[in-house]
Amino acid sequence: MAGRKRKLLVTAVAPEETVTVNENNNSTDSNHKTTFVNLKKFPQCENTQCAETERSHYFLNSDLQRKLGEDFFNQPCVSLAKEFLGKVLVRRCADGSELRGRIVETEAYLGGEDQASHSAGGKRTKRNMAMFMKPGTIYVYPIYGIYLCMNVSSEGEGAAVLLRSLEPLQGLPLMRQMRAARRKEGARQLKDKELCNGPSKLCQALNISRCFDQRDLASDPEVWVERDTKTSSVRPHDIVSAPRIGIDSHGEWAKKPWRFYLRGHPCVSVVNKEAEKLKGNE
DNA sequence: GTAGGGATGGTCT
DNA sequence: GACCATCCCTACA
Repeated sequence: MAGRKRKLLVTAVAPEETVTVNENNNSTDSNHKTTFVNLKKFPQCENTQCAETERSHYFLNSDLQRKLGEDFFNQPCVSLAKEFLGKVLVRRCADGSELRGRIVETEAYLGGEDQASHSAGGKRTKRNMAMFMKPGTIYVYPIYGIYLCMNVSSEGEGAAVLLRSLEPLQGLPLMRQMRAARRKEGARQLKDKELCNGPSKLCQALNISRCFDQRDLASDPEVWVERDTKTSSVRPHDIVSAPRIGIDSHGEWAKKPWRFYLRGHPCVSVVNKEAEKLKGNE
């Protein structure tokens, strides 16, 4: 079965075009309009029709689009970080086009006692004010001088969820263009799964700039989150809990298993095989 | 595919 | 002045 291909009709992105999808792995064809969902590991995508076709209907039928309101964001940080998995982040561009990506990896930063959080000890600065604003407030901050990360505040003083990785669903050519703008001229072309597999990469691909800081994800016309009603909900077994990335200097707090990702998903930035073997993650 | 190292400049102390 | 919730490129297996 490896390598077998089938034709799919993509009605929402390009109504007249067909795309070829390798149903066994995440490889792509040359026109960049393919899905890279690993259909074996994500059976919810392998319905009577393919995931891409399903999504096409999903995009066209407004009844099936479920924009998440403030109630969704008003839950404890760890809970929200898990609930984000499988939801769809949408970015509407100035020209009306929409970019979509399914959230596949998050991290919870609890604020207050969490020494790895920007709001540790209740510390408020000009930069992290969004973490203390109402649940659903976007916190965009620059890191390493040249990159950005996007968080969403949750219930709890100074608590927020970092969005780490997306599975690109719609608008891949534009995402690729946005990502290429930051890379060397002549650099190899990025695979689909590499477009949003990191916190700064997703900001680049979706053109999330610092002007989105302190904006409300529940009411903003340019960025929001949708419930994906066309795929089955994420089961607890699908979620891997692992230590957070890049906070080694924070001792015990670095070991807290507050990074969450979808098991086996090709778009996860860092797979933690040890964590996947642990009780509760197996 | 994976590991290692360099680039980079905003933020905080 | 040090730190940093990252990324990219290169070398190597």
